[in-house]
Amino acid sequence: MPTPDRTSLAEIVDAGRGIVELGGLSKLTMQAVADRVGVRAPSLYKRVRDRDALLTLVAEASANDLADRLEASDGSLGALAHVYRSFAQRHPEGFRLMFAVDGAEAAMARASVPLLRATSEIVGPDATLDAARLLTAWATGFVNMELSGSFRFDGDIDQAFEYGLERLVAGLRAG
Amino acid sequence: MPTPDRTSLAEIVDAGRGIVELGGLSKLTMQAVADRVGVRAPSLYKRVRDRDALLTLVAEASANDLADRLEASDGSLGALAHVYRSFAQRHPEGFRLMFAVDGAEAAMARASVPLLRATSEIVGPDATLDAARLLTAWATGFVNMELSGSFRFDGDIDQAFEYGLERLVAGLRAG
DNA sequence: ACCTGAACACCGTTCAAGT
DNA sequence: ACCTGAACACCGTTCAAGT
Repeated sequence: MPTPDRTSLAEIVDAGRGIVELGGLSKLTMQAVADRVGVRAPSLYKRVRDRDALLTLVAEASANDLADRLEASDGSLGALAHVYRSFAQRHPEGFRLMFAVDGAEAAMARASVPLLRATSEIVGPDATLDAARLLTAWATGFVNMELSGSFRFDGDIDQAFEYGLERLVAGLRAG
Repeated sequence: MPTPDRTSLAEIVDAGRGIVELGGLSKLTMQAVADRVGVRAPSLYKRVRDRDALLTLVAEASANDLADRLEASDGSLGALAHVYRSFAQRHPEGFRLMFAVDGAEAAMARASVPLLRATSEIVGPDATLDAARLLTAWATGFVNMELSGSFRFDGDIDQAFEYGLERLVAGLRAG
């Protein structure tokens, strides 16, 4: 006798995203997810292999979300950088998870397409990959340090971001 | 009747560093540390408040280690960047922990002194902080992406690092 | 076919009792 | 003064038994 489904994979991943954004990775327990979707913890294993697989799914959902917003921008380097940073500020835990977890590479690759397009216009085809790595590394490092409070409180962080973006573009054009 | 000490805080922190470097953060359990220093897990709480405090101590030890090596370099921007990257490659888990943990700020500040000195020579006093943040963000982001395998395998990663360093210096000088 | 309670291994942490 | 066994709460995961 079949039982009607009491939840779904999408609902579970959504619950995971909500919990992690609310309380950080350590609050993302199978029990917490089960509570939120109205089921007992063992039932989750019907849809998800284990907690690690759930983390990967949450990271992938974040990466796809980010990719959508980057694609919806005007595609300029400045726009991409600002969308990237504001996504990280709005979804700090999902953003962190994208880099902390293995298996989200495909979704991350999607997010880098608009960047490759923008950099190739500035530096030409030969340096596109190196330039994109320079920009991603900077933006990712900057935002991660901002999120983790590494910047302390002295100085204007918005201004530091604009300064970095400006000097980077200058450096790329000088090449 | 006093009992002779069977371990010490330094030994515990060292054990923590060894374990985390060997098997990642998830293997750094109180039990594993206790086993390594030859004591039962509850005894660790005589020297360390809890696991989080131990993580902070491990992160601080890493940051001080890094600061020592940066200070021992010739102080040029290129030397600092290469020392930074090679430290991360040799102690990937300790490096990650420095940014993942709260409370290691003082030790991290020590590590940034040589960088501030080098950048102020290039961009002058007004832009020193912004420029140092640009460089740290880039180097940290680059190395983290390298460690987490975000760069995939296409392209030459060493060359991408040199390219980034060169373009950054060009951008700073153009200011 | 999905859901559950019960169970197991493991972990962080506390504490009374030992020396 | 440090160390320990015992205990507790919590977590991930498995599985036989329910519907």
